[in-house]
Amino acid sequence: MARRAKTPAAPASDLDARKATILEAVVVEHIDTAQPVGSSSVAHHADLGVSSATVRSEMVALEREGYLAQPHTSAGRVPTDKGYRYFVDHLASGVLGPAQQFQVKEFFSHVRGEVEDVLEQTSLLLSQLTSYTSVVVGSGHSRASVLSVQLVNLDARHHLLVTVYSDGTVTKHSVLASFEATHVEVTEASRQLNALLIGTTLDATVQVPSRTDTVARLVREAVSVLHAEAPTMDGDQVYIGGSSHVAEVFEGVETVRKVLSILEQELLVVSLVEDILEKGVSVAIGSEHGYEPLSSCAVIVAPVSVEGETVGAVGLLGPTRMKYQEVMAAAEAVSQHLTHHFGGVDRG
Amino acid sequence: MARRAKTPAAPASDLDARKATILEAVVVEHIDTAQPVGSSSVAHHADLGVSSATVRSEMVALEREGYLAQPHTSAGRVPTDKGYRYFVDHLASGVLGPAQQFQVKEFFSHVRGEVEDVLEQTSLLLSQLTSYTSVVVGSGHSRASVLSVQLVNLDARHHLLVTVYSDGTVTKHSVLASFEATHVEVTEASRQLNALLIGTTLDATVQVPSRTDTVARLVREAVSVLHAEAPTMDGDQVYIGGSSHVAEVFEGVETVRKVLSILEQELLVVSLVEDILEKGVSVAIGSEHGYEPLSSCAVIVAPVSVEGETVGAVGLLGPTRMKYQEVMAAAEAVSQHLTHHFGGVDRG
DNA sequence: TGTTAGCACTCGATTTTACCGAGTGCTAAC
DNA sequence: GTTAGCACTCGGTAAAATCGAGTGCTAACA
Repeated sequence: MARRAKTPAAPASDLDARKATILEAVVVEHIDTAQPVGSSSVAHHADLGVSSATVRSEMVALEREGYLAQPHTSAGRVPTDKGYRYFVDHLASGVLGPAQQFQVKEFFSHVRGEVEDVLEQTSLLLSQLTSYTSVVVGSGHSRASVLSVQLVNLDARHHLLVTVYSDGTVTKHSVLASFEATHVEVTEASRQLNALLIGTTLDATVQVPSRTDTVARLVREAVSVLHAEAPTMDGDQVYIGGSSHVAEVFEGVETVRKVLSILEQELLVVSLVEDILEKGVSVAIGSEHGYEPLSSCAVIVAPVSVEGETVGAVGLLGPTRMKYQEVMAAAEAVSQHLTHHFGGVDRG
Repeated sequence: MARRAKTPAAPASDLDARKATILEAVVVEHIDTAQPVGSSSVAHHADLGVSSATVRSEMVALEREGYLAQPHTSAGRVPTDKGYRYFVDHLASGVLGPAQQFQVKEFFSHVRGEVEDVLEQTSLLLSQLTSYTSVVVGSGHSRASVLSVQLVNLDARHHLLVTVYSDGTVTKHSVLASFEATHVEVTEASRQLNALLIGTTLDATVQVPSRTDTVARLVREAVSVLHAEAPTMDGDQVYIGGSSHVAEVFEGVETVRKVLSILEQELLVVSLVEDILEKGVSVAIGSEHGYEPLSSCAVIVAPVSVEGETVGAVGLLGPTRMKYQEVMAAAEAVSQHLTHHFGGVDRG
């Protein structure tokens, strides 16, 4: 089941025009009303000159093939995950409304400041734009090289190691030494650290001095603290916007709780988004992403890249019956603006 | 109404022993069951040797005085905000269960790392401990002095200003110059900035050089960027833990949405907590805190101080019928451990 | 062969009714 | 001041009745 995402457009999954239209009508109406959709309603709205009886027989076919489901006899049909999948792959195409377009342009012509701030505000923009919960991920400095290191002493034993990377990120690490060091020694250690680390990446090994004087010990201490972080893959930034929308768009306390509790775990959110990106898909529906607690969710992602390399992503999370067209358009637009923003103007 | 918080123990608000006991019984049971509490149940559980009829007449008195309310005739009583207020001021006293005590001790004997990380993890601890949503606030570096400034150039025009403060916080600001600067000039500017700013606080004015050479212009640019932040009172850190609990402990989608949407606005949360602290109260019930959307909430706060000065706070947010005793005990314990942690051991 | 009108049937949702009983307020007796 | 007794209220629950949207099927039709 979860495999399907790998082949978004399965070869044999083509429906004839009428079935497709019917499926589309069902999806659209169900997204709008959250109710099962009946044959007569479809016959009426989708204007294929055909009666409800015909629609009905097509619907049993669609149900047999797994695109639709019936909550119970004598109710209308509801799209399955497969139905939504077909919808987004073949049918959904939307452009951003003019008001939204304006809002996005407005936003990006006015934002400035640190990358972090831009990303955070972008997540707010996205959630406002769509009324769903947004996720903005900025990938960490795993491949960035060190531009500058500085050891600052707070007191004789406590020092702060501040590192600046070529991508403009800054980290700090406290270094607690078992020995005391003078201001001069710390300054010297700082100088040596610079010489040692500038231009390297976190995963590179460096030659630390083996001497036993205070400065050398400080340097060793600092390097080890810094490198201790590398394996944790830390540095990814996550910004979640509009989590209150979760309470609106999902029904059932338990679902809301589950989703919120996922959103709390930032690492998990990052890997969710990265997983989806990796699969080369822009939408993960229901169980496709493999996170069971999110089985009633759809996640839409769009990468943000600079110079061909993916440096982040924007995502939107909603119920499987979300407004795919609007939301995909919004994600697309924002990711492009972001790409442009970081590629062209500021480096913050 | 909202004024009452200023005088937690109003002079005339003393109830005789029996009324107090009855009120307590009602509060305790209602917190436990979320149901209106009837006279017979009180008569049974609170063992004042008295019949339900007597309790009943006392309850009408308590209702007349505003401590209890009746959802409708022929239902039991429910505490009002005033009732809860009396409860927390006069009756609630709780100690942490041994298991929780152990968990807290365990936690603080193992945490290490940057202040930010400790605070974030503390918020998780608190929410686990109590099953409510926690808020941990670390006050910003408004009064901290500058320990070190460094200007790092990303390219000819983009520079990064990294500032380290005496409280161990680090900020970065991007400086986008309208002119190009060489590496040497940036280094020199960095040196001059250090000379200029070390030891000052953000609100102090400094003598910037009025020369028009590149270095001086860089220095001026950097100083202005840095000081531009001061008025925004930025730098407060907020960590919110267990927001998924909101979906459990509040009833009604609308309430959940409101609360979540408040929690999204970090600035608002900070001022909420600070307001409450300022009033010298540790619990704000219902409308006491003056934030209308949180009128069905109670907020418990406990300050964290180092050397007599308040440097932060921990808070817990739940429904007015929350488990005050446990939660107050937890907040108390954690805030003390935090105080001790920052006062004694590490400076991060 | 595909389409359609007609029709009996299903079954969840809604409304109605009846009823129960927890809890109250009141009163009279202790 | 306390209590037993009692009539009364009224929300909650359950059973019954009803409704109607929607189905599946069939037979006629183009």
